[in-house]
Amino acid sequence: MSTPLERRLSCFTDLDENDRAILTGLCSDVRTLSAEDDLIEESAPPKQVFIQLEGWAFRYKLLPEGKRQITGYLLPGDICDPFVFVLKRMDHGIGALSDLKCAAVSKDQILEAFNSSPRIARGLWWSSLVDESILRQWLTNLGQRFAYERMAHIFCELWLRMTIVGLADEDEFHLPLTQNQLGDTIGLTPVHVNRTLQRMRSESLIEFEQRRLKICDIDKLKDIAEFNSDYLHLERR
Amino acid sequence: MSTPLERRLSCFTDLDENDRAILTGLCSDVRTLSAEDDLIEESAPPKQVFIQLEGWAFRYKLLPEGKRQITGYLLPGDICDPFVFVLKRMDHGIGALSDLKCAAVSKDQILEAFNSSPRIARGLWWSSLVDESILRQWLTNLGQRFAYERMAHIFCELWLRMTIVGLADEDEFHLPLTQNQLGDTIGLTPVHVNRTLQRMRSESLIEFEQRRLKICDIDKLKDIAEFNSDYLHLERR
DNA sequence: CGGAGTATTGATCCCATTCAAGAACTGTGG
DNA sequence: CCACAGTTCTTGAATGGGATCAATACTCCG
Repeated sequence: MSTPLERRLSCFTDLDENDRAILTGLCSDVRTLSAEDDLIEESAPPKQVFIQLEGWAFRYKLLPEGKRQITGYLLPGDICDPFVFVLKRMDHGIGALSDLKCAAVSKDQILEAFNSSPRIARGLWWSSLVDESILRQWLTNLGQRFAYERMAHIFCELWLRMTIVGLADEDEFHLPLTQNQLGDTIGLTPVHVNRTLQRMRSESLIEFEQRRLKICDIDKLKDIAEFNSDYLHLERR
Repeated sequence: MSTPLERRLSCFTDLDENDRAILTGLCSDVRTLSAEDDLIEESAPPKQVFIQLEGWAFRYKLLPEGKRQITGYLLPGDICDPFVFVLKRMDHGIGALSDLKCAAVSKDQILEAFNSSPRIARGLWWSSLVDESILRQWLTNLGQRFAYERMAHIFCELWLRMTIVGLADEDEFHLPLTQNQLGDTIGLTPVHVNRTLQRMRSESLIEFEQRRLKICDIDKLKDIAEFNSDYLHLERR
């Protein structure tokens, strides 16, 4: 049985026993956080890197008048900015969406892992590049698509990412988001999120209750979203 | 007299003579492109990395129905995805906005530079992290702000980035964008871009003709945009 | 000079917001 | 176990930011 981190990196490269040992070593300092806790605050100096083990976290930027944009989700197996220690301060905050476990990894540990295996090194780069690619995709969704399409797209993405790390039960997965948070992700008010969800429900595309999302018609949802998974870079080179 | 690339990296770290020589070495294979040419197309395998020397390029994603989102601008001194060779295919295209000069850098050259100077290595990481940070900022602008504020923000950003590399003449700089391209950047139709520009002109915030933007009241523009340059990570560590 | 791209302007429409109020869930303490 | 408070969700009505449609200028360039 492999961990989400191993599963995720295996989407990109083959890992040997040594690599797996390195990854396990990175995940020795496990932290437990409750929903609402911050892993790191905006403007704080980055002290360590996190690897998500269980539960969800989210990246966010706050605006002066109390608005908030969620700029990314960290799912189990995600590596949170391997090289962030290069920066003086965080340009965004990262908070826990649900109770979660993550591994805190020091700069030196990252550098050591980076230097000890070329596959790990490339895996860390890959992880950063995928994060950036997801941002471009989200930007495109916000800039060019309607609410209905944007929502379809984020559901397709999260479903696929959860599937990859073995955390989706076929067409169903844990989605620990309120309608408010979903709105801050795709640039909608909670009211409109609610109406869009209802439209999807009425069209038998999804079911969403008790923090679980069931995708009833993935093909149709992908069509609506014009979802193409290339931007997640899951093919091995 | 320093190059835009040196100026830009100097925002982050001190470069010694050796570092400057390495950078000069990276820029030996200079390419000239005309406006409209693609540096690289979406889905193409990345063959090399580019360093912008003169002129502007832009990153874009195309949608099936002919819509387009511009996801970033490459100004002189910008390094275009130093580690992109890790990926199998590009998730977006990069095109020339104006006639431009860029240096084509091979994977091996990047790795050699990366290994030969820790400051260069950190500079490359920094460059990638800033690109990602800019994407988060753009996403936030698209998701949370009105047209007028979004436009003020992109103007503040581009003005500052041009200033850093020594290409702004005080409050004025070359901005080789059509209203259509500006619209594809901030998620507006050309018609609305036009109206928003006129509003800014009428309020004596800017002048914009002949592909030159003059910022008449930078403080007011920053206020409108709630512009805070932290996300560009210009402080040295 | 002609044609294509670019900028401008007006009229109308619509997607999403805002405002407001009520219902359904949480979780907590007595 | 219930009462109660605080989120979260839901629904309706009115409003508005920006899109769409359409027509007219302007600019650049071969």
